[in-house]
Amino acid sequence: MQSTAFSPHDHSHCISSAINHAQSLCAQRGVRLTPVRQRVLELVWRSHQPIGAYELLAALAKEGFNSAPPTVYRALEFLSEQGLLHKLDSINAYVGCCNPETPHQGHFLLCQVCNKAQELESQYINLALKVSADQHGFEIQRHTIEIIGTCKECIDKPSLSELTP
Amino acid sequence: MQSTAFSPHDHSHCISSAINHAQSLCAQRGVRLTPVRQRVLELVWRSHQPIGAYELLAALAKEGFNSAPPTVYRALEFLSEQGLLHKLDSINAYVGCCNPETPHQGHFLLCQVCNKAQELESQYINLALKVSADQHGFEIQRHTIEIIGTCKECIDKPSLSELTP
DNA sequence: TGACAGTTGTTATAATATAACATAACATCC
DNA sequence: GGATGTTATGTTATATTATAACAACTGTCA
Repeated sequence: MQSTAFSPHDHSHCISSAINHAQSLCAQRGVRLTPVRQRVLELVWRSHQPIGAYELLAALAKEGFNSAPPTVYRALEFLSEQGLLHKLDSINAYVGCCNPETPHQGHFLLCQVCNKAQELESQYINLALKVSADQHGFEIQRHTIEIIGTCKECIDKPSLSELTP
Repeated sequence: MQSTAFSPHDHSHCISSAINHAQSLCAQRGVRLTPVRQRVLELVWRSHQPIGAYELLAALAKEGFNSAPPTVYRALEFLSEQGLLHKLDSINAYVGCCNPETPHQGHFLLCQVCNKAQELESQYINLALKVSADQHGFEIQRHTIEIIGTCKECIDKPSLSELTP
């Protein structure tokens, strides 16, 4: 099975590769990945668990960055416009995008046990959405597709309460 | 083409039928559709435009109902549990459910021009979601599926700015 | 240099949602 | 009918998420 956010992996590699990717993309597009923007992106990538705006704000504050809400919301807006992260509407949290060079709106699996998110890019889902929209003569601009449940790792791993008799 | 929230129709019929439906369902289930709960449901159904919690609160206040946030959030929670309405996470608004007897999570078309919402129940979408989840060994509990764009009526109807030279 | 665009700082506030505890209404059992 | 438990509502306060508005700074390039 392919590697996902849910399965164990060298996550520091995810972070550094995401940042490198972002740097080159921004350079290429002539937009500025300023220190606060880059730091927000790193913080978002620190785990595969989506992170809230005010959590980011607290982390920035600890590091001596300016820490008023507009700072982080502006950074999130920029990163989102550049396709470097996605917002998860069902939980008001943000997660890094693995594939920022091609603008897209992802589909997400959100695990309620480990709180990690895995982005999907399913052509089946896209097609199903398109067929439904077409049936109604509806023109799609964007979408929010979030599947909430339990990931394989958390299903397989007995919970603490099940371990203790 | 079938009738939808987007197309013109006798909406007072939608409202009264939704309320009748809700009354019999609640009776059947032995739960109480109290005055404030019923009024919230009516307000939600007043248009096919999803309505926000604080709009509901303001409407209740005008009518002499208690109007502190918990009042409306409790009613929304009850109605949601009973499958009588759905929350749209992408816009923090609530919309009546046409088919409350069978518990389900809907798929929605949201028009950004007329702000109306149409619930879909597409087996294609459900299947596509299930296939994607299965591929990852992921067990679905619920989902948020919202397609944002422009409805047929708003595409066909030239906008005001296009009408004036 | 100065003019402009873009970015950041700062203060205030809007919008959405819940915690916590008190009171009231209803149900039921004796 | 009164005691009791459960459900629903009232009330106050506060948490959480997000944006408006305007000032100041920074980089760029004519």
